[in-house]
Amino acid sequence: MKTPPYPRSMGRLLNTLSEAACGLAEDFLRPYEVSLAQWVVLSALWRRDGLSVSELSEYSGKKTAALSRLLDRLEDKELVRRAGVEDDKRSVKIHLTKKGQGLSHLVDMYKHVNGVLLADLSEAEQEQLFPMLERMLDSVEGKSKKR
Amino acid sequence: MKTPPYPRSMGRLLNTLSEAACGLAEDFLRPYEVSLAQWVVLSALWRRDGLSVSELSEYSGKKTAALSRLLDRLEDKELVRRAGVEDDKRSVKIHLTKKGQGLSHLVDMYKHVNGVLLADLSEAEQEQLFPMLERMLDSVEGKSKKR
DNA sequence: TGATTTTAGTTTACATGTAAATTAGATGTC
DNA sequence: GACATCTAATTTACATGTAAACTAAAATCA
Repeated sequence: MKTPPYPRSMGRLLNTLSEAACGLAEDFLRPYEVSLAQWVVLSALWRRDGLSVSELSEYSGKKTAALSRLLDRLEDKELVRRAGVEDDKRSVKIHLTKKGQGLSHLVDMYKHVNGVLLADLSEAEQEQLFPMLERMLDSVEGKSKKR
Repeated sequence: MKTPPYPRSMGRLLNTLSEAACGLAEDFLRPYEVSLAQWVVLSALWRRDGLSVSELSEYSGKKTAALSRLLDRLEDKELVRRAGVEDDKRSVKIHLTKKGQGLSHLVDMYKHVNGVLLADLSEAEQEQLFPMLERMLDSVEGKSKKR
C-alpha cells in the first residue's frame, strides 16, 4: 500500500526526510559505536568541553532527563566523565576523556550527510531552500504550545 | 549555546522541522488520547480497514516488531481488534472497532499540520519546495544502506 | 535568620524504535 | 510425503524520548 499522491502531506515528507537523514548519520557512525543521539552531545563537547547538563540540554534540544541517562552510557563507554562544580554543588560539568577527544574528527559527520542530501540541488536551489525551511520553522514555533 | 549559523546543517534543520511538525500533531491529538504513532496506523485503517500487520508495516514504514506492541495498546484502548485469517494462519488482519471508527474524522489531522507549516509560503513557493524535498529524498534513498 | 520558592540533575514509569531470536504456518524440492 | 527454506507475527533486550516525582542545593524574601 503506497502513500497516496494527493493531498501531499508536508509533515510526512519532512518526517520521512528526517528519518532518512538520521539513517545516513547512523550508518556513518555505526563503525565507531556511537549513536546519533550520543554524537549530538559529543559534538557539543568537541566544540566546547566542560558544558553543564543544562547547557547540553539547551544545545541539543533534549530534556535533562534524557541526557542524564545518555550521559550514563557515555560514561560507561568512557567517552566522557562527570565533574562536580565547586561554586554550585547542584551543577555537573561534562568533560571529554582522552578516548572521547580521540573521536573529535567525527564532529564533521554532518557534512557527509549534507553532501548526500544536497547532492542533487544546485547552489541556487539551496539558496532558496534553506530560507523557506527556516520560515516554515518560524511558522511552527509561532504556533507551538511549547514556549 | 546557540546553533552556529555556518556551515548550515540540512540534516539538523530537517530534524528540527520534523520534530516541530510532530509536536503540532501530538498537540492536536492529545485530547483524543491517541499518539502520533498510533494515528499513523489508525489513518491507514480509516482509509482501508482490515489490513494485515505486514501491510500496515509497508504503509507506515514501521517494522512489524514495533507494530506488534503498538497494536497491543490500540487493542487495550479498544480501538482495533486482531482477527486471524482462515487461508493463512500466520497472518493477522486488523479491524477498527466501533470506537475506532468513531475517531475517523482525525484522518484529516495532517491538514491542520500542513496548514501551519505552509502558512507563510506562497503557492508558488510550495510548488518549488515539494519537488526539491522529493529530490532530496531520492538522493538519500539512493545512498541509504537500507534497500 | 528561617521559611519558601527556584533551579539542577536524577529517577521512574511508560511509549516507541531497532536488531536478533523465536514460533508457527506456508512453500518448494527431491 | 519429508526435509529444507521462507514468511508472518511476536517476543526480548536495549536505546531513546516524554512527563512527573524526587533530591539536594541555591536564591529569595519577610
